Amino acid sequence: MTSTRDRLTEAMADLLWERGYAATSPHDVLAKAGVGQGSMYHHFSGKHELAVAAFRSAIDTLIAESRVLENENDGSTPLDRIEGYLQRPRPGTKGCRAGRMTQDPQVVQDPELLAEVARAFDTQADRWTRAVEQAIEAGELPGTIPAQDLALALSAVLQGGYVLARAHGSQEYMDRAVRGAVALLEAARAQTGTTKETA
Amino acid sequence: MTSTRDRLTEAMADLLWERGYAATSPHDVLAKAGVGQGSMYHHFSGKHELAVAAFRSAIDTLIAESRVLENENDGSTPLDRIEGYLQRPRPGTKGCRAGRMTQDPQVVQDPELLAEVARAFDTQADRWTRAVEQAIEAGELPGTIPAQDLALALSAVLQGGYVLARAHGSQEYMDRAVRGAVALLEAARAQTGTTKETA
DNA sequence: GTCTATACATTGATAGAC
DNA sequence: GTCTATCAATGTATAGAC
Repeated sequence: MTSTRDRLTEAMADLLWERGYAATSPHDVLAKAGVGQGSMYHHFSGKHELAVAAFRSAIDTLIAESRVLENENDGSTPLDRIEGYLQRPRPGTKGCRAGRMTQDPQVVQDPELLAEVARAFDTQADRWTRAVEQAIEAGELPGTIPAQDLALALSAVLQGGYVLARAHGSQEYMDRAVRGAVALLEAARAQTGTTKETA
Repeated sequence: MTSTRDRLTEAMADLLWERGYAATSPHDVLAKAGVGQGSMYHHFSGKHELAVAAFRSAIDTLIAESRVLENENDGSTPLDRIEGYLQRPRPGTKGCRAGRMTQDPQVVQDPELLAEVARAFDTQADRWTRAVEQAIEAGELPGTIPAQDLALALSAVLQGGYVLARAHGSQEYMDRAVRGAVALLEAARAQTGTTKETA
């Protein structure tokens, strides 16, 4: 049994992903949540406060997903984890819950919403960076590569993949971009001498 | 001396970049162009037609910039051109004129606007692909890399760089993502230089 | 706590004077 | 061709009944 408050935040979270912040009206949220006009203003001061609450919990979920990069004791090598995380299924044409928001002027000008977006990327970047450092230490990637920069580049491939997929209305573009990145990582891995058989 | 019509398209093009399509109202455009309420509806059927005209010419400009990838006879190697193009100055926090639009639901649902976005990416992808193919033929990159996929990955790094830069309100993130990609390309280049590939 | 009814500003477009 | 004045619809928020 979900409370009215929870139904409001869930509806808002869904619409934030689907349409973004500016394009989501209180009316839409109320209709989707199946509650009357005034209810939202009982639980929240307005659209903004509801959006912050909804977005915060959505980002929490998102952040949890990148924990895969940290599974250091499951027998996988760091580079395997990096490539595995890159290749996780991702809904390209829907876009990234976080990355999507960076193109909304109202979000970028809103310190609270922007902070949530930044939080998502910061956490992810830290995990990417650690995984890359470990791959370098393990000799899977050459030490000439700056770990933090490569981490951002890999993060950018995913974010850019969403953009390309949406531009063409096709998942294919996301998948190919990821494949290209993995192929380049493999080329760099081969160089270090710890070559892995890839059929 | 610029005509009223030109001032309208210029104002719309600027605002499309700054705020996107949905967030730009006719009123804003008219104010920026310095013309009265009705003038826009004399030259165009409405906001949509004006936006299409303005966006089309903006995309033409954008497409012209990636011609650098095609300068095959200026003494540069293909991989040099690729890295040079990656490292061109790009206004990260402003975002990409084309990529930005893919997060606007109204744009994605609009066949004419979406077609312009796709046109920009298609042209760019073709040029990236050709350059990568040439780099492989020249022995600068290993033949194990699928050219088209790497082309999309590099395109994605740039688009993702914009996203990261906007998420943090800092150009730095775009620059680092590009640096990471270049470092990885260099690692792959080193390999083909030292080892003979069985193409 | 939830609802209906309403207020008020903004959006996208039109009418019609000059 | 350009302008001012206006309109209907929508977006966001409030009032007040139950």
